[in-house]
Amino acid sequence: MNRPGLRERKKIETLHRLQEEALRLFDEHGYDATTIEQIAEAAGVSPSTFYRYFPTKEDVVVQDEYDPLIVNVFESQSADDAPLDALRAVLSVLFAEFTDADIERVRRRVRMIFAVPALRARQVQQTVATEELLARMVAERTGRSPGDLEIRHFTALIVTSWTVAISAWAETDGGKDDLAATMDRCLAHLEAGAPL
Amino acid sequence: MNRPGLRERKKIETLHRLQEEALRLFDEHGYDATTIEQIAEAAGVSPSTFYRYFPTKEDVVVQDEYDPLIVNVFESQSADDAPLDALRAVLSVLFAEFTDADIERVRRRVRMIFAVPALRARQVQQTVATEELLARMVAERTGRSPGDLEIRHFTALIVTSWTVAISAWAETDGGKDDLAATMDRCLAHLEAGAPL
DNA sequence: CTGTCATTTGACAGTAGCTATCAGAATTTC
DNA sequence: GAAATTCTGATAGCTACTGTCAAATGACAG
Repeated sequence: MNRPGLRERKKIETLHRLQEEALRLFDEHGYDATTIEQIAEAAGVSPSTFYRYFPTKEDVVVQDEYDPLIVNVFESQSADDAPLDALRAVLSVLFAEFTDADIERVRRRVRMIFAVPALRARQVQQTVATEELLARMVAERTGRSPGDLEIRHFTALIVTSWTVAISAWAETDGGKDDLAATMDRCLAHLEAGAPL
Repeated sequence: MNRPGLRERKKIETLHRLQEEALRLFDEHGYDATTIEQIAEAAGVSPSTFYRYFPTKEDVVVQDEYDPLIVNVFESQSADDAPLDALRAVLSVLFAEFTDADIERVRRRVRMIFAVPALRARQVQQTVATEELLARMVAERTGRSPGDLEIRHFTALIVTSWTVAISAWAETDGGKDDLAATMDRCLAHLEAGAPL
C-alpha cells in the first residue's frame, strides 16, 4: 500500500550519493585529506545534511544493514542444529543473495576499512553490536544467559573468525565463492581448536 | 652508568600524574565531559605538554607497555611447546610479576575502556599491533609466513580470547588468580573448538 | 488547485580534539 | 660557568561534530 513517496526516494538517493562520492574522494585524495565539506559539496548538499545521514565521518564507509538480516536468517534455522552450524548456514544464505556488484562494493569498503585505522576502530563498535546480537540469539537457543562467559567467548570468536576471513578475502580479487570458502576454512579451523 | 637523571625522573613523574589525574577526572565527571585542558591543569602542565606525552586523549587510558614484555617472555619459552601452550605460559609469567596495586590499576582501566566506546575503539588499534606481533613470533616458530591465513586466524583468536577473559574478570572484584583462571578457562574453551 | 501541516534542509555560531611553530626556560655536558 | 640539547608554554589554525532557527519542500485534505 505504502508507495515509496518522492520524499523517501530522494532521501535514499542522497544517502547513496553521499556514500559514493565519499568513497571516490577517499580513494582519490585519501581519507584524512578529505573533509566533510568536500563530500557534501560533491553530493550537492550542505555539511549539515551530511550529519543528518551519518553520525560520523567514519560511518559513511562503515555503516551497513546486515544485522537485521542475520537475525532473520538465524531464526529461520532449525533449532536442532548446533549454534556454529546455524551460523555457517546464515552466511551461505546471505551470500547467495549478493550480486557481483554487491560483492565488489563490499570488497572496496573492506579494503578501505582495513587500510584506515580510524575506520577500523569505528568498525569495531559495530562489530560489538553484532556480537551482542549473536550472544542474545545463541543464549536463547541454548537456554543460557547472554552474559555467560562461554556464550560471550563463543560469539566473540565467531565474529573474529568472520573478520579474519573477510579481511583475507578482500586482499584477493576472488568472487563470492572464494569469500564463502575462506569463511568455511576459518570456521573449520576454529571448530578444530585452532591447531597449528 | 646512565643514571636516571633529573630530567628523566621528571618526565616519568609528569606522565604518571597526567594518567592519574585523567582517570580521576573521567571517573568523576565522565570521559566526554572532561577536556584535555582540565586534565592538563589538574596535572600542572599546559595542554601542549599533554599532547607531547599522549598522541590522543584516549591514549592516556589505553596506552600500556606490555608488548615488549610479551616478546621477551615468549622468546624465552622452549621452542618445543605448541604455540598455544607457550602463550599460556607467557601469561603466567607476566601475571606473577603483578603487584596488587598493578592489578587494581588494570581493573580500573579495563572497566573504563569497556564502558567508553571511544576508548574501546582505540584499544583495538593497540590490539591489532599486538596481534601482528604475535603473528610474527608464532610464524617464525612454526616456520610459516606471518601472512598465512591460519597464523592470522590463530593469533586473532588468541587475542580475542584474552580480551573476553579480561573484560569478564574486570566486571568482578577478583584478584590476579581469578584473572589467570579466567584466561585459562577461555583458552581451554578455544582449544576445544568453542563447544556449547 | 490551494492552504495547511510535517519533514527536510541550509546557515550560523560554538565547542573541543589535534597539529604546527617558535621563543624562552630548564637540564645536561664539557 | 658557557654552550648545546631538550622540554615547555603560548599562540594560531584546521576540522570533526553539536545545537538552534528560519526557509524550503513534499504530503495531504478539502
